[in-house]
Amino acid sequence: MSPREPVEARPHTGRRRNPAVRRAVLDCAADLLAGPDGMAVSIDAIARAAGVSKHTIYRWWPSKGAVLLEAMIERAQQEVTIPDTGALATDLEAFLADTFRAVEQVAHLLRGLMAEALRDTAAAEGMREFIAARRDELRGLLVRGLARGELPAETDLELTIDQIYGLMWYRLLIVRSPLTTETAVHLSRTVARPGTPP
Amino acid sequence: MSPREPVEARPHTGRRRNPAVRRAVLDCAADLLAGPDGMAVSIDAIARAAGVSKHTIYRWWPSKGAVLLEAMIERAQQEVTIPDTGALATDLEAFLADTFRAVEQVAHLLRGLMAEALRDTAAAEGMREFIAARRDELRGLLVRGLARGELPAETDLELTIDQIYGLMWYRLLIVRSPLTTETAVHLSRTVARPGTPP
DNA sequence: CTTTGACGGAACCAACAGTTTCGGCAATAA
DNA sequence: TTATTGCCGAAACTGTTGGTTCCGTCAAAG
Repeated sequence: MSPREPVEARPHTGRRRNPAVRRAVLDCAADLLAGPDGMAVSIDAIARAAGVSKHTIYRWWPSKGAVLLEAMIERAQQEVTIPDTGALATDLEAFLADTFRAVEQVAHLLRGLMAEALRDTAAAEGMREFIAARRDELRGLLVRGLARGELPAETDLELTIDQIYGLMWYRLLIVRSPLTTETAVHLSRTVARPGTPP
Repeated sequence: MSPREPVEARPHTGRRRNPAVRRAVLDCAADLLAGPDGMAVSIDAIARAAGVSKHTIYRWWPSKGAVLLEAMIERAQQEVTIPDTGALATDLEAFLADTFRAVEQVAHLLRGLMAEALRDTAAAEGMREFIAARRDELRGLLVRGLARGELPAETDLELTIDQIYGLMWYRLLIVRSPLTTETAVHLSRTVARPGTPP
């Protein structure tokens, strides 16, 4: 996924990859997906929109899913801060508000990616990694709250995480209702109710 | 969707529809989707498995999504009782346990249907109807609890429903962890905590 | 027996994912 | 400058899919 720098003996000769091509492909993929007919975006369409040959796309990405995944990761991973204010309620609220805002901006991308992941095993695998990473962030936040006694000691963390991200994906994919800051506030209140201190 | 009986002036002449064809198509569609390669089930494959011509399938269903939707509805709608024991906790628990059990049995169908709905507007519309009906059932259950003061008066019902079905779909589509009776118990406890009586 | 209409078979189309071939051109090492 | 490496576009190609169309057959009813 990450374009690691290969440790080559030879310092690299020949023509270099054109960064503008990469940008054009990722941007056009995202734009097309956000368009009126965003459900069905073909590689041909992306290539045409980006002024790039299909050949070039397949030189750098193994599949359509990989293109969408990279476009999404690039846009989503940029700014979701992981707060640590010392209180679970405020941490969670900030984290969710931030996440929801980021997610709303790549909603089309996520829907297209999910459609791909439901058919292509490779795309599904890439998704799973991304999702696992997001779960880890949220779990860390909850664990701190749990340690401070801000959650009942017997809280099932995985279930809680499932509930939070479940609501997010459900609204994103199925009912398509918006994820607002109010949702974040409301959700963090229903989830993180004070428990019995240890 | 429902095969309504047309009010024809002429009492119907000619050869009748073979019910065995319908059964074979729906059953084979479900079976293929549950198979090892369930992500990609083509109309051709369904026709081949059912010993039926593609022509016949398209005579009775407008699209692949319609076939899957009908197969799913037929299997899912059969036995999810809506309990009314007088107490929200037990109602919810029974309803969710029942729902989860039914859903687990058509999990493959639901995933295939969702994949279709993310691409095809018509399939998405069919899904929305089905989902709205399920939401109505759950809402009725919660409203009764709310009226009895078993939920805080200020409870946001839609959010609560989103949380419940959100968890369900999230596990079904994304993390693919099982929906057990324990999940139902656990979930109904975290959602339906006693509120301030009116 | 005639009409209506369900059904199978097969050919057909357009769109798509993905691959391959070719020829040109840009960057680097010599 | 020149040879080499390798990026890039154009376009043809394969195989699969959803969906349509035509034809011939066969079953049910009047």
